[in-house]
Amino acid sequence: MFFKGERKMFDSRLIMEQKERVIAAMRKRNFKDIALIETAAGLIEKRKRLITESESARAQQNKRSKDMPQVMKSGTPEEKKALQEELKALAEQVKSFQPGVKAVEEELDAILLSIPNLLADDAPEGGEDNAVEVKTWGAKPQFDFTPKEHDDLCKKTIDPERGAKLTGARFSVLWGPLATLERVLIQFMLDTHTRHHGYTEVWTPFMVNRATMTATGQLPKFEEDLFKTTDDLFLIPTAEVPVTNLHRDEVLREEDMPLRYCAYTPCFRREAGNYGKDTKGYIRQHQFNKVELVKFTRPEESDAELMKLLDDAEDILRRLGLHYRVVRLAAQDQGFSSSKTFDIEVWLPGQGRYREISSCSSFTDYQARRGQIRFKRTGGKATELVHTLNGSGLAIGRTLIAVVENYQRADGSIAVPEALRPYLGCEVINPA
RNA sequence: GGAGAGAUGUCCGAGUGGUCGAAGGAGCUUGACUCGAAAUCAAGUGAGCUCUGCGAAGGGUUCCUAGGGUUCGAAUCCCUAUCUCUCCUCCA
Repeated sequence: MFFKGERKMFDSRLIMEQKERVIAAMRKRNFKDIALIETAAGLIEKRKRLITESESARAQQNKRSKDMPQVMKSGTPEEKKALQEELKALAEQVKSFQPGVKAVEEELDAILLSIPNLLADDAPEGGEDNAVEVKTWGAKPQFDFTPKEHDDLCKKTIDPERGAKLTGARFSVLWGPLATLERVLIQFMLDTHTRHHGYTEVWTPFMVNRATMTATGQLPKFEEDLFKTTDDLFLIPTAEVPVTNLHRDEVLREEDMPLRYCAYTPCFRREAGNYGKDTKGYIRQHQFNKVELVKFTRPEESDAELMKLLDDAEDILRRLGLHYRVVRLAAQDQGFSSSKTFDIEVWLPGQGRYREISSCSSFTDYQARRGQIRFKRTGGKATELVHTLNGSGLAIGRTLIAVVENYQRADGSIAVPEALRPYLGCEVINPA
């Protein structure tokens, strides 16, 4: 009763059996608290010792308790009293282990929750500047004039001043054709993923509780990045959070896997630590829209499914005719829960550089362990942790920027990409 | 917001102080029957931790929403929280 078996966090077995590998991976990631691994190892040993002791005391208590009904029925008063006193002493002994076990487990759990996922062995070394280009698609569009940045092109239709009036910095209002473009991009992406890539559309809450945020890894470490309500609920920073948690504490059936979901949600991020970055334009907002792809797979297929997920996200850009490249993130640039991440970067001619428009990751069993998302093989007995994957498919605001900058014309109007014409009902929009 | 009822295994659903990890059913697995399938019959089938063992396996322990409490002993009694349902109220 005073210890639960489930360790819903970093795999303690991995620490015990492959400590050097874990430490090496954490170094590569530039994880600051390497010492925590050793501390955790010590606590795991201590916990085992305490559990062994307390369980043998409990076993003794249980054994003697079995005599109780018989003695109560036909024993002498002396026998009853003697047994009761003996059992009382045993009960006290069992209880005496409680505080120790609880303290060790709380300390251990806090540590295990704060250790990031193990990196894939082939993660490139280094940080932000060491991403490895994997592929490119298309070519940079050529202009016979100097292409402008999106905020310059859309002075009347992207309105950060009114966003600031209504809410604050990093909020924007969209007007007219750009509001429509934002809306139809959502629909275009969802339609493409559900009709052509085999995803099931889901619609989720945009606020979630602590347990949900903890399973996907946002909590406990990154609370300062989240918007929080007075009811201890959090605004989601990505649809990954509610969609991955759909199957928290569930046992899935192998024949249903892999599960592929896509969802549109707004995303809310405080952008703590990004104060100077991208202060102008529509690139970095506290609230933005995103269509997200999420998969639940068997462990052996997660790598292949990640490549397919990445390709499904890329397909949106191909259909829109937008030049992009794919990079594999280096170790120190990867998210807390991620084992392997590819970013898709779209070309922005106004800025003259590639910008992240999608991030596709495998979380291996890390989120599955934290959220106890498991599956049972057909005909098998044991349950196993699933692998979770997700990726943006795509970020809507940045797609809007990419469309505007790539399809701009000398007069400031925007040619509508072929794929969006049925949605917009026109071939040109005028954002000025 | 007011009043009441409930939360049990993959699912449904019994179970009001000890012999309950938990009846029964569904599902699933295996076998029988069948040319095959369906139907039928039989057997099996929860999870975590931990110890012993090369392993096969076996032992111990915990888990009946969560957290506290009563008791020698809790699925069962008490308190709190969360969620679900019914009625009333309110409301897009």
